[in-house]
Amino acid sequence: MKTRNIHSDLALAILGLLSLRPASGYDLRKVFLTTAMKAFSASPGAIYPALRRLERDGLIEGAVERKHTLRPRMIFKLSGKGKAALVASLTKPVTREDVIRRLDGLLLRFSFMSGLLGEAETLVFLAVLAAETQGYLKVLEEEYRRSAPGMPFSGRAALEQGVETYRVTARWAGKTLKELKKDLSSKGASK
Amino acid sequence: MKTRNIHSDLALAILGLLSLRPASGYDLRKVFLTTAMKAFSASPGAIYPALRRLERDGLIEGAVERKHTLRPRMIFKLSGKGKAALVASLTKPVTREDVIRRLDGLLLRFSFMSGLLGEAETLVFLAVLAAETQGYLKVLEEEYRRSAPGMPFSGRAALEQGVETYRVTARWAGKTLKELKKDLSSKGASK
DNA sequence: TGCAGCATGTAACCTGTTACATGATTAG
DNA sequence: CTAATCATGTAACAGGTTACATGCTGCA
Repeated sequence: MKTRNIHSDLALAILGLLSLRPASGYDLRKVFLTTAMKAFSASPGAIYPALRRLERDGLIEGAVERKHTLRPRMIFKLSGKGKAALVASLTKPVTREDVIRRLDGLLLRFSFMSGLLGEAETLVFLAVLAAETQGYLKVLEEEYRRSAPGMPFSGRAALEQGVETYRVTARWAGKTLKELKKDLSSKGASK
Repeated sequence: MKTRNIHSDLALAILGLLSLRPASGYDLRKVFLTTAMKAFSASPGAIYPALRRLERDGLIEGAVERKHTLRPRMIFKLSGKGKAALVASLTKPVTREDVIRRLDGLLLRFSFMSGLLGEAETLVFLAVLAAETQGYLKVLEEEYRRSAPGMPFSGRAALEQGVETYRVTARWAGKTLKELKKDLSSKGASK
C-alpha cells in the first residue's frame, strides 16, 4: 500500500492533532489561535482547503454532526491510511538540510511522537537531530570566528542570534535525549 | 512616489545583498549556499524568477557584463527605487505576529540595517523586538506552566524547546539593545 | 577527452495569503 | 435587538519546490 506523503507543515499539524482526537476545522483553528501552535496559519483559507485535500487523499474522514439541526459541523477523524502516512512522515530520516531550513517542521514531528512511535524510534530521531544540530552549530561558530571581525554591527549581531539559537537547540536535544534514555533503561531494569 | 512593497524573505535578502554590492544571480546563489544565509532557498527556480520580478518592478537594474565574450553574465544593482523599498521594508513596524510567525524575517531585516538606517531607527526596531519577544516568552511560559503536567513526553519537550528559544532571543535582543545604546551615548559624549 | 564548475533558465505542481462572503446562534 | 462568536467556505494572486534543460570554460 502506497502511503501518500504529506507536503506541508500545516497538513502534518492537522494530522497530528487529529491523531489525538477528532475535530472540526473550527476546532483546529482554535488550537492554532490559542496554543503554542500559533506559529501555524489559522486562516480559513489555509485550513479548509487543506482538510479537503487530506480527505480527498483518504487520510482523514469527515462526518456531519448535528445533521438535523441548522448548524451542522464536519467532524474529521484520522483514517488508517492517514495514521500510516503520519507515522511514515514522523520516521523519515533527519538531514542537515532539515535542521538548517526546516527546524520547525522537525520540532513539529517530534511533538507528536509520544503517542505514535515507540521510544526506540523517538530516540533515534533525537540522536540524529542532536548530532546534526551540534554539527551545524560548529559550522556557524566557525563562520562567526572568520567573518565577525569584518562585519557591520547589525550583521554580526544577527549572526550571533543564529549561533545562540542553535546552541540552545543542540543543548536541548542532548538533554532530552538523555532523559529519554534514562526512561528506557529504568523500564528495561524493572522488566 | 509609491514604493512597491517586498513580499518574500527571499526578495528582501536579495535586495539586502545587492545593497552591499552588485551581483549576478549566480553570485547570490553562492552566498545562499556558503554562508549563514543557507536558511534561504538557493534553487535557481526561486532566485531567477525573483530577480526578474524585482527588475520588472524597477527595484533592481541588470546590466550584461562581458557582452562580447561567449559567456555573458547579468550583473544586478539596486536602483534608487529599490533602495527606497528596502528602507521602507526595514522600517515597517514590528508586531507580535511577526515575532511569532516570522522571526526569521525580522532577523533578516535587522541584519541589513547597519548600512541603511540610522542608529536611532535601529534602536527603535530592537527595542520593540525585545519587548515583543519578552512578552511572547511570558505567554509561552504561562502556557507551559498550565499545560506541561498533562502533556505527553515529546509534546512537553517540544514546548520546552520553544520556550528556551524565545528565552535566548529575548536575552539577545536586550543585550544587543544595550550595546547599541552604549555606542550611541559614547558618540554623543565625544561630539 | 571528460568532468567539475560557471551561468542561466523553464514548467508543472502545490500551498499559503488576503480579502471577501454567508448565515446561525447565544449572551447581554 | 445586536454584537460576538460559531462555522464554513471561495477566488485571485504570489511564491517556492522539484525536476529538467542548455551550453560554455578551465583543468587534468
